Amino acid sequence: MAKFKLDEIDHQILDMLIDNTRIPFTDIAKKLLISAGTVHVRVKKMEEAGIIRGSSLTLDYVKLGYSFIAYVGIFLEKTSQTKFVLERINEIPYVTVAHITTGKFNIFCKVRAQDTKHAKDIIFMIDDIEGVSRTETMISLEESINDKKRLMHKIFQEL
Amino acid sequence: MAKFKLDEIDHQILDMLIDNTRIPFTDIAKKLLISAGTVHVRVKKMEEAGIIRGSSLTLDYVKLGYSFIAYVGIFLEKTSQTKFVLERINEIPYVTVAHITTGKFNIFCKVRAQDTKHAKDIIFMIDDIEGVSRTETMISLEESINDKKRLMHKIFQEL
DNA sequence: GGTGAAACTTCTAATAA
DNA sequence: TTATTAGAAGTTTCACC
Repeated sequence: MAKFKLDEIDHQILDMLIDNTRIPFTDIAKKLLISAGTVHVRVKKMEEAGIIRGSSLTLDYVKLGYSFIAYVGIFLEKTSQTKFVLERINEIPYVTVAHITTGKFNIFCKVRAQDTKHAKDIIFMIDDIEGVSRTETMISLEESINDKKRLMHKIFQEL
Repeated sequence: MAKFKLDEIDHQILDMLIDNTRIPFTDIAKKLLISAGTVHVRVKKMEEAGIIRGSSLTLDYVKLGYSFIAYVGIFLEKTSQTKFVLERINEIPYVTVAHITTGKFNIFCKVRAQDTKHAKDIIFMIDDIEGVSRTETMISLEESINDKKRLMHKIFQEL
């Protein structure tokens, strides 16, 4: 996969859009002393290149009733079942990310639930998937999301 | 924290914005057979209520050069150091999420790096934080992000 | 709560530099 | 590559349901 070359202007456009995707292109243009048309063209290019995959809302899941987060490590009976189990896991909506991992677990996933009872139901759901031998759960007492997304695309260039 | 009550219209507005934050309110209005003004007012209310915390771009980190993901479990010398260590960890931009957890580890975090060498540097950085006794790393061979965000705010109401 | 229309702002594509 | 421009489109407010 070829790395896409972004110049300083692209980075600054990304920075502003990462903070707020609905910021008017004219505002971006003003700050960067370029025209709104230029912003438009550059964003379009980054979209076409696949750098920008889309945009989404950041919702407050706690306010929506999901205050429980756990990570679940999954042991499989056979490694060959990985793909099958991963597919079943991805069907559970409360599983927000799943990884095939090296080391202790075969699969590792993040679960977002409403409360402990709800979490228990989800974990039992995972346990019940054919091929899963057992699971190990880690409960999050506090989550702190790193707001350095803005740096990620920048620092890379510097290294 | 009081749960905010969303009605069916709110849910549908969220659904569309989750897929694409830049979709015109007039488009949303047309689909839901309401006026654009109503969409505007409802979105504003959800923003004020904190349900919508913001919006952000979904970037392709692999295309930006970050193809390495690992989870790092951290053991502390003393639990009382948790807050201090968490703060140091959150200063590392490549750490995208950090959790205080129950069970095996004291802190658990996700690291996004460019390659194994870069990941090693980051893990050493974590190891070097005062109070960290040792770490355990799990390397992700494949990440599958669950695209059920759209369901999360809905299913809750149904339960 | 919602609407519809007016006033205002922004977008976008084409053209020109 | 960037700037300008103008018509199209979107947003936001407000008087009125």
